[in-house]
Amino acid sequence: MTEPQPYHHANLRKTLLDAAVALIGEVGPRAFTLREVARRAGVSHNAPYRHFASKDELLAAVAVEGFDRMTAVMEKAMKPGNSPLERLQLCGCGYVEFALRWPQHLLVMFDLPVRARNDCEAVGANAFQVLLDCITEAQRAGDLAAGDPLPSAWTAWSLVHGIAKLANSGNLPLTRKATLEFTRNATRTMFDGMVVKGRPRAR
Amino acid sequence: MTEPQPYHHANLRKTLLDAAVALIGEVGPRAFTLREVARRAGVSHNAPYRHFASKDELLAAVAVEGFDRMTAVMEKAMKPGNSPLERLQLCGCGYVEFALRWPQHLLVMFDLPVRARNDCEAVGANAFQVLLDCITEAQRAGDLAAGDPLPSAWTAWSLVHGIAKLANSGNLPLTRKATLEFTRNATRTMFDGMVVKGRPRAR
DNA sequence: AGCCGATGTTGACATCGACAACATCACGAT
DNA sequence: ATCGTGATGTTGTCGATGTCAACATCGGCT
Repeated sequence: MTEPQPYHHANLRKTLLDAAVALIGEVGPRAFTLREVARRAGVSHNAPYRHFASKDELLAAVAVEGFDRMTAVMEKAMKPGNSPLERLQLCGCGYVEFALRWPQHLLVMFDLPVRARNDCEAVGANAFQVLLDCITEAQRAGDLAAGDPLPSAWTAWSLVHGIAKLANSGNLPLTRKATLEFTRNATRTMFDGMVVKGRPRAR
Repeated sequence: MTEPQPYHHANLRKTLLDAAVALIGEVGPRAFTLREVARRAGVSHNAPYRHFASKDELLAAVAVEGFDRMTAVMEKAMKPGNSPLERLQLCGCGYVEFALRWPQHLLVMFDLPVRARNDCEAVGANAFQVLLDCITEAQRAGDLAAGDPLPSAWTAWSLVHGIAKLANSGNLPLTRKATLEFTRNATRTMFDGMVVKGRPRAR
């Protein structure tokens, strides 16, 4: 009836991942404890070591999951009908939308010790590529000045990343909806400064 | 000869603060340990409790120190001779300059558990006020549209905060100097989008 | 001179991350 | 069908950590 279970526990790895995310949401990433994760999953304190070599590797797995979801949210936000500039804006809004929906993932993704980052490099590059493609599209359409797309990408990334971090740390006293509205305004303002003169601007 | 020492140790509180910042720089804020801080200060593992009620309170003190330094760096960066818009840009560059100079402080300031934030609220508000004053100045000069200065402040803050966090986490492959140059360009681009039409723009 | 509070030390306890040894189950080769 | 082998989970343990309690030490005030 049910799918074949690997062993005693039904997909313990995924259960641990979910429990870890929930725990980080409750007590923060600093107070987060491997043993408490195991407790919530109903297994012994050493069972997680069969799926993750260390606490950091569990966190790295959370980060990988986060990058995948981030890429998905951004791609879903960029409806294909829109202009390149509008798609760029929607991409940025998707970034913030992801951050608001899964704040624990964002925390782990960018506040990880450096050595665990190797596992994330590939998925992180995927996410960044979505943004880069937006920029080059807009350049090809003549909306953005030609040239190295990296500085523009970094600028846009910095803006939405800053919004995401500040909002999630409670430094922007806005509701979720107001934060997304604010993101639309902020990105529009920024693209107004980037866009080639005489071109129609973002809304 | 030497200044009067409070007791056995010459200003242990300050010594502990410096040791904590150094340790965070070496092993990261997650592996940071109260006992190792005490070890480096040459005192017993419980001496810090005479100056800080807990590990979190030590970190909160680091954050307070960080906000003070941030305010100082921004105010120093904004030379009074410049136009309001240029001062606004210099303020943002000061933010990033601070972040690059004291990355450990920035980490602690914004990745702290929420309950320790109370101590930081006052100094944090001070720093934010520097930015707010820049905005209202620029509005009074007619460079920025009149109205609630908060959205503009949040937008500018988000941009420089994003740059600071991404640079310090190694996501902007730039040297320190190139990062500051990039910050100048990014803020100029943003202000180009914010400035009222027909006004001279930032450089 | 003598006491008191501030500062630092020693000792202890629960908890944590990680390692080692052991137990339990699925599954394929014989 | 049996057996054993590897994957998965458990128990036991160790050093290290954050924090509390009890004790020691020193300076300044009466």
